[in-house]
Amino acid sequence: MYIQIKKVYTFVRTNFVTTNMKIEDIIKSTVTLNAAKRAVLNVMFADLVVTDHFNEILKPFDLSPEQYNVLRILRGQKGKPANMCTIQERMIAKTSNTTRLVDKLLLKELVTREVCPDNRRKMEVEITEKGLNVLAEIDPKAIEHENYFASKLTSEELEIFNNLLEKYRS
Amino acid sequence: MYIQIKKVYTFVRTNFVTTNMKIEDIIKSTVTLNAAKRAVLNVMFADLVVTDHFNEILKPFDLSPEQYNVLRILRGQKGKPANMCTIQERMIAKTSNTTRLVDKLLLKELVTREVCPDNRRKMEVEITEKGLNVLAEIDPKAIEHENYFASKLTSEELEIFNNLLEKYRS
DNA sequence: AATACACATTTGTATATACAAATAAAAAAA
DNA sequence: TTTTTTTATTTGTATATACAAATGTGTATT
Repeated sequence: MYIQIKKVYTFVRTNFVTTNMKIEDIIKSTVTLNAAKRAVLNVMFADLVVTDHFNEILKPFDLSPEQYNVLRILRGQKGKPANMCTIQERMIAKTSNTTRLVDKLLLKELVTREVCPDNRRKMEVEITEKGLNVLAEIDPKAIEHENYFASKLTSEELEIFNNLLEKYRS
Repeated sequence: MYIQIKKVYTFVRTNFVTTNMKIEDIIKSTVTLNAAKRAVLNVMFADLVVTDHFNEILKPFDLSPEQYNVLRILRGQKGKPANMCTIQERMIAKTSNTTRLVDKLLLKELVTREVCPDNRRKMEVEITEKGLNVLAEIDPKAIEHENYFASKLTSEELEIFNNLLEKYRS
């Protein structure tokens, strides 16, 4: 009697989209879009591209973007511990789950968490030496990431770009 | 013996951020940021503001942004059914879960799904009358949404904005 | 025709996120 | 001082998302 061995093939079907395509082509729209609609889509797609690019950088460090963000906030405290609500208000996207985020960082020994002696409701979260080292490793890659996109524009264009982004969302 | 009734108070602690703040103030950065860093943050934050604004519009219709996106893609087919991979490639964010997304729309009777007679591997997904009606209700609100942000800029600025966004992400 | 390969979609699982409610401590009011 | 209100954080639960693997069908090769 023979046992049939079923081979398993896995394919990575990458739906490749070159980022310099017009937004209409990316979403394969059949109609031409007006400027207002294009702007909304362009903002969303730019975020997608930037975020994806940075996620690739973080992957080898086993950090989610939010975890990285919290570490950076903690480093910004320069030794002073931060409590949960401070962390939350400094995050770009205010997730309601700072607790579980810090839990993950604790498991990786990148932060410490203690009850605040002055106010026992509060928590004191601090970045560890190990956490600082991880950030130090990421730092140059993060700068590279920012400059990678910035270099697509001249410095004058970049200024205008920042101003328009601020004006647009205001 | 008395039973103590514990009253429950729930507070909505909204961390209010006015969208016209500088990105440094929003993330409460202690250091001034260079243009490249600001650009990355501004793109991310602009997306957040735009997305949040649109989510508020969708809330009463009990649709997630992705579900809405799929419905729009199906309407764009103009009667011709779309199969799963067509839907997937037209979505802005290519989630690997078109199946479960369509499941949700099926439950709400906004779409139909049938096995393609020509190729039994494929599915034929179509928007229903009910789905079209929901979209028709959302349409004016979506246009308002796009114009709400676009109106912050002059039409010349909006053109530049779109071009810079395309250039930046390319 | 049998086997290998390719394609289209689904399912499993682990993790992330959103939102409401619970818990616990401090501050304010009665 | 007891009760109420506010603040700070955590927990429960439902849903979303990411990624790998599985399933089922069609096409190509031997």
